[in-house]
Amino acid sequence: MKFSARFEYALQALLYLKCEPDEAPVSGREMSEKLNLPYRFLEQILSDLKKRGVLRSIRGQHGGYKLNLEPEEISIFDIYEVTDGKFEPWDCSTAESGDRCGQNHNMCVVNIFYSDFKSTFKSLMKSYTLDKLCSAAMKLKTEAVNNKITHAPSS
Amino acid sequence: MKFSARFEYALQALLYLKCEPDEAPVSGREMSEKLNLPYRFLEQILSDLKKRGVLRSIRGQHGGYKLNLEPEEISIFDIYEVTDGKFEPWDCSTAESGDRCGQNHNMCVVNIFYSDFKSTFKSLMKSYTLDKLCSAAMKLKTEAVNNKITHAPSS
DNA sequence: CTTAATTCCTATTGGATTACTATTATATCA
DNA sequence: TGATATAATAGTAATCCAATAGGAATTAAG
Repeated sequence: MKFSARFEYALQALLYLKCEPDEAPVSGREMSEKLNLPYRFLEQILSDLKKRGVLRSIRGQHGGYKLNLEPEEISIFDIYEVTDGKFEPWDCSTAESGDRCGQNHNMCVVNIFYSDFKSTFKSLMKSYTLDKLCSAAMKLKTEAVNNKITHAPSS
Repeated sequence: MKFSARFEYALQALLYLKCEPDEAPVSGREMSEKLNLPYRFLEQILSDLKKRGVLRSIRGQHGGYKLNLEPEEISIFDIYEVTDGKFEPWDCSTAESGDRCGQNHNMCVVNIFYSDFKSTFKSLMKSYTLDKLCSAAMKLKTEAVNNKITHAPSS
């Protein structure tokens, strides 16, 4: 029950693009250095995000990546699906997967809990957009700055 | 982002104990056969549940396991913690784990989402007790039976 | 006292997945 | 043409998970 590194890295990269927007596209190299993430691995993830239409890319010198959707259109759930595939936290959670536990899918007690779990998390993840997260981040930052000023040692 | 087999098996075993209660303790062997779970692996899980006080065990012939708590005292979250340990879906989710992402723990944007995710997860899982799940299971069963009677072919 | 049935303890294997690396190809701009 | 990018794919190393294995301790029944 852990989020994958792929997911975490994707999230960081996208936030980097949104929170520090730039006219020019941002290269994978730059992001890997600024965020301290393994370069080639990050490239794979960025490539996946591109294939799914979250990013668009410009090749060649001065190339890089840009957001392809509005930040309020990109939810954490979308990102999750790109990096980790379908959200199926349970093996026998789909009717097709057979009845290892000997019970019919709809009869399986465990699936009572599971379907609730699944829908709760979907909606939670969908409620977080890149936009919202970035605003929250900005707020954190200014609060930190104000704190520093307020509590600055008067030496 | 998947539940482990340990967790799933534990859930099934506990439901078996609750839903088909018996004066006599139930052996690991019986549960593994009835639920079609690998015997020795299940024993390990049952042993963990015992160590954490969810089950109590009787050794020797005619021994086995019994619930050590009231079914309404056992939540899915408790079971999760026994089988999977602390719920930390994020690597830098604890302040101690350092700042791989270069940000202070409280400043990390990702942790904004994370802490919300974590608390939602906890409260959802705590809201499901063994008791509730078993009632739900019983309800499913009787519904299925009624359905069969109602729709029985009148041959 | 012996035997069978059970929990208990610990070690290890096999397989799958994950995180990451490497290679090569292709595109773009100066 | 050369430097800097992305693109696509193959490979690897490490880790984790599920399951297996062997045997010790315990208990009840015969």
